[in-house]
Amino acid sequence: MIAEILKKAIKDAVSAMSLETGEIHLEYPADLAYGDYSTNVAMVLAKKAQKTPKELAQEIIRYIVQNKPDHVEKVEVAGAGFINFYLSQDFFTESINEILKEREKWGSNNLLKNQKTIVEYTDPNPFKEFHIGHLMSNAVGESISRIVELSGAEVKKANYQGDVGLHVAKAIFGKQKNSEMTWGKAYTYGVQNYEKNKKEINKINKKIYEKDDNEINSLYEKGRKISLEHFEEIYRKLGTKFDEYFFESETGPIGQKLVKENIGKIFEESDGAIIFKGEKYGLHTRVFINSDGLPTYEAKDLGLAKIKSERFNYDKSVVITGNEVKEYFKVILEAMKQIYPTLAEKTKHITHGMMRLPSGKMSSRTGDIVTAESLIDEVKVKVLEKMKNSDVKNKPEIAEEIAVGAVKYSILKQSAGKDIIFNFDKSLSFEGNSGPYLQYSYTRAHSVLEKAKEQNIKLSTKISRLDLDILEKLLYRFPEVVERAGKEFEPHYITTYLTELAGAFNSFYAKERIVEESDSAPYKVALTQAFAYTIKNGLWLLGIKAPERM
RNA sequence: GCCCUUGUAGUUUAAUGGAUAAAACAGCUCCCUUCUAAGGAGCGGCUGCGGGUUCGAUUCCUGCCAGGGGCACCA
Repeated sequence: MIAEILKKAIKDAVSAMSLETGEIHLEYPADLAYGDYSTNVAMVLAKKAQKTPKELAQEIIRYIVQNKPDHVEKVEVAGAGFINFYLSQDFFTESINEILKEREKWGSNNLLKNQKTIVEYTDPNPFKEFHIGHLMSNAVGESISRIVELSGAEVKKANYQGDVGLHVAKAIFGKQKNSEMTWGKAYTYGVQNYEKNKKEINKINKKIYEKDDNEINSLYEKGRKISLEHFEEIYRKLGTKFDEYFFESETGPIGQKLVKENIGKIFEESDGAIIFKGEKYGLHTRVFINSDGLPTYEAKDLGLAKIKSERFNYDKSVVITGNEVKEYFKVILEAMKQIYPTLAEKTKHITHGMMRLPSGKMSSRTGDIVTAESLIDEVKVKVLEKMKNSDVKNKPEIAEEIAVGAVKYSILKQSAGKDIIFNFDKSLSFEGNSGPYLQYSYTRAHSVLEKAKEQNIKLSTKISRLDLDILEKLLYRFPEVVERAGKEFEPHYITTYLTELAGAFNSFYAKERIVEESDSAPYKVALTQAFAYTIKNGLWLLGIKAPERM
């Protein structure tokens, strides 16, 4: 990659002047007028070299220019002592050729070649609603797994679902009282009446584990099946295909066994419960087996780590959850470190912010929740309204792709970890910095390419336009952006980049006629094709479909 | 109380310790007999407050202020 060539050139120059430096820092200048890359080495080393940054920069430049690194048109010193690199036209032309050759592989890298990664995300609970919080986990997780996949790793997408536990007992309690209620409503009822009926609900909880009550067993099986089928329908809409499913009903017994085997060593008894004293490690105490002898979420998570590694011998296990469980997870990891040090070492917890409503926190306790489906459906209605004059054939299908794209983009456009105050009118947009904006740019490119094909214009980069556009200068950066997003587990670098790129394409489209009878038409069509591959692959990384018409 | 985390145009958000802090939305003005106007072109900032480190701080450290999350048998 070009960045490596530049780094090496800089490093050679610096060491030729017998100066020591660590990793060379290269960045994209905020303004393309300052070149394609910029480095601050001269400013960093000025003091050591006992020169002013500008003098040092000049000397470094002199050395670099003498050695003529590939693809560099000119090197300049600017500002306080920045060294700016301007790449040559042939570099950009070659990049276009490379994109046309790579096609759907364009953007990939080998950072994780031969590595196995399991990514766990979404994690809804049967018997409860699939709400917009799960949507957030799904959007982030789906994107991260695809980024990891394009980095060369073998990826397993995993979903961990809580099919046992107190929440199930609460839902079954509600259903027993009123069989007409939906499972979501039954759960809310159970939560609201838990304090008054603690004994009864705890008894149901125990019976679910022991499976010795026919009425409860049948209610349980029915509810579990309905929930899971319903979830599958949502995954289909969202474009997620899981490879592995894990359930608390299977992680529970294993986790329980693990904890029991380590009482006295890692865990201890306290008030009838089995706990892990996190205070020794600057954390807090958590209960792993409650005083009824049942495994809590904590014990189940330990069991989960074990099952995961048995089913898929991973090099890295990524777990994506809301940041509300951040402190909790630290305790789990500490306990895991003592039982399975290598597994703990391989586990990476990524947290995303919470989806909250303008009225405050979403709560299935009060029934104050927005389900993922109702949200998507509502957005879909708006999209269909906008499409009423469109002649697209499969409207409902395309409308759904656009609706999901709008929702996912609104989640992925900001750096992970920040909360989203979800306001229907404000949070979702079809214009500007939005999913549909990217999708629309793609359909435009696609139309152009169709027309070029009809008029038999062959792609070529032989005769390029004289003035390079921002578009060429942005396209080649795609793999570098993907690499960074992968290293930092930050899909939003991709959204930011794609939106900037789509803006460049839309400006190009507005001011140039692409399909025309001219010497530069084959080049402009090639450029359009390169853009189409980039935006399509980029949208794929975000888990957003790229319709050809909308 | 302790531990995490966030604070940037009116709003939603960008900015890998760097150059004049960047977009979008909302608002105002233009641009469709052209490859889809979900588009393009044009007009605005004491980065919550105070210290510190640095040649340089939105970014790192620290003290306040304000939000959010977590802290024993829920998940």
